[in-house]
Amino acid sequence: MLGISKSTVSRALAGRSDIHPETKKKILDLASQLQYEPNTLAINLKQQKTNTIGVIVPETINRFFARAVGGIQKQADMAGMNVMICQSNESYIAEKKNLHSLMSSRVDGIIVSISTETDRSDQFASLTEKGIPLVFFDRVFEDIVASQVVTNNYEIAMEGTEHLIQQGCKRIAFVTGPEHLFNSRARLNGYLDALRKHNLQVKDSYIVHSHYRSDKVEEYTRYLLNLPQRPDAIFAINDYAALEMIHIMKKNGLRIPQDVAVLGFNNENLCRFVEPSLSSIDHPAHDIGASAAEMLINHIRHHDMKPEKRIIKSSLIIRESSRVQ
Amino acid sequence: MLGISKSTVSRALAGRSDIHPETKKKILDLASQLQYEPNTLAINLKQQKTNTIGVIVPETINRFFARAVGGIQKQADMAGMNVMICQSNESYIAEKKNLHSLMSSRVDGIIVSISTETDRSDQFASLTEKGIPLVFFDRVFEDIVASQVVTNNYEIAMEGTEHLIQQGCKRIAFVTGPEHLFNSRARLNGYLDALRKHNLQVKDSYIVHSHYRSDKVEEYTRYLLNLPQRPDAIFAINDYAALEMIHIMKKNGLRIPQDVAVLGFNNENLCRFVEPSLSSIDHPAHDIGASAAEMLINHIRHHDMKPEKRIIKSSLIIRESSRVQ
DNA sequence: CCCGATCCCGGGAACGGTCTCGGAAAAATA
DNA sequence: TATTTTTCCGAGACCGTTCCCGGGATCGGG
Repeated sequence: MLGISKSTVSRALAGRSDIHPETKKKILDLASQLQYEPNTLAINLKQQKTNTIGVIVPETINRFFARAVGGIQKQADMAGMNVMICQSNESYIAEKKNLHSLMSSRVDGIIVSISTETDRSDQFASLTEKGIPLVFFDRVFEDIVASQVVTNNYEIAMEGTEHLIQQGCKRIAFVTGPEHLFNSRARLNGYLDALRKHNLQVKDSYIVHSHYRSDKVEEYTRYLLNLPQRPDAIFAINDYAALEMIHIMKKNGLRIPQDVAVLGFNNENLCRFVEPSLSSIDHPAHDIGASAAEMLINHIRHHDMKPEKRIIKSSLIIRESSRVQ
Repeated sequence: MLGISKSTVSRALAGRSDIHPETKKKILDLASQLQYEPNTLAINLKQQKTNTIGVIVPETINRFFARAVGGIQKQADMAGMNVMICQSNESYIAEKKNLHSLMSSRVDGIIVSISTETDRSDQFASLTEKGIPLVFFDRVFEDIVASQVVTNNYEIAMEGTEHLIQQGCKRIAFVTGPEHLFNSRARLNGYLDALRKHNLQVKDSYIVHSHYRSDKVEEYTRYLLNLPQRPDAIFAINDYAALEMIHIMKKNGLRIPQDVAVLGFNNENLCRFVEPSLSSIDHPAHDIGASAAEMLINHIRHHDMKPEKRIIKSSLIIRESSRVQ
């Protein structure tokens, strides 16, 4: 329309300097008048990058991941990047499909928190081979060389367990995730070492490996309550599970925390509003996500960066459900 | 490598018929051997479509939207489409930015649930002009001609209110969303008509317009409790708000439901586990999302479809918090 | 044996931009 | 005035596909 070549138009729109100010103005004016929008697809194809980061999380129904995704999106926003979110629904094959779809969408990098089913890392190895930056958070692999953001699982599980011990509890049950998940194991070790440190007997029957879904809570609660030596404290896998366990125990006439002290995980809002208020581990989900995104963006921009491991500190929040005295 | 033109390769990979089976096999074999992945960017550019649907929701921290997004993703998955999720964080300008970014990503269609701040629809009107299919769910506009999926807000608010009336409550407070949101108004009207039907006085001081965030709950709870004629029932905006309100009222020595009956909204899992268990409105989030996605996909595939309005029924779940007798 | 139909396949434009390169005009310098 | 430098712009290749079109080979019918 202006009798100007597309090269010049491209220069104007990209805001480059080798163009006459007057020509630039004419182009920009006409562009805004026509409501011209550059075709991102074409740009991405030419540039061989999409300016978007892919995310695979187990499920955003889980508030921890919803908050982490929030952190990722905020960080991406600040960097002018887009985010593509996939849910594995805690399924290994769905996770694999997600990965494939993100790769075929040519995302510039991927952030992953693996599903409970996932017990091998080969599908991610091929990513690093292809030079696609990869960052894991919270649920990570030990053996893969990739950047990761985790919390101090071991220490906080130890701290939580010691807190219960200090309240006088001697038979502390521990509900954690699947054994093959690194952070489940780390938490378990923290729990075990706390018991040993205080010369308490470790009983395997007090240890429950569950997945993070809610449909097994009733089952393992009944199991724990029917044990010959009923636990006098429970360190739960998350707050919702803790809440349901408390509900079941109350129905069975048990008092919380006098008969059974309970410690949750994630420090959801509801902890403050239930009765008794729920002690929990504050897990800085938003920060974890933001940190992972920050690392990934660095990897994307500087392809020679070495893998890095960041540890973000959780903290113990003590409320009524674990205050025995 | 095979001495075959790219046209033929394209034919083989696209699975078209005008190709010799033997040639096709050779190509497919080599492709899988080389782990060849077609470049989606190029395909999208050529086809002028991306096979992805964009979603804008207020925030996935809100479990209603997390579940709705789950429904959308499931439906998209079945149709072989991708999903791009954006969060407006209940902000009008963020929503506008999301919309812009989705459009520049050239999504084939968009599903929206508007933010609390959004009180005009012009930014969406331009979408329909450009022929991009658009479906609203839950939080919708009345005035815009577009497909939408909503629940029977009016009827269910009426039913909930009548339930409270039948329990003998006479001073029923109603907490709902901003006035400019259609479903807030629909719910309010259901509430008002229920009162009128049973010849109860409508008092404006019992009606609270809030947003869906949690940080105002304490404020309006105190307001309601300090009213000269304290309400004897509260119909809350969602379950988390109801939980917090119950917590505050208990601290003030009020008994639930004898002194104040409480009815929540969304029927979260926790409703069953709190004390007293929480009556609520079951809001079929997953179905709403799935239904919206189904409609959008239809619109994408058959561009001549007329806008359609679907209503999905919520249901009243009565538990202890509203059973007075 | 000839001719039209059918079956495969290759050439090349197109999608909508970016970017390199070269060259003309204008400005600066000799 | 002649030469060099700078400023600005256009031509055209390119990203990786799809798809239209045209043409050669094979086949069948008359």
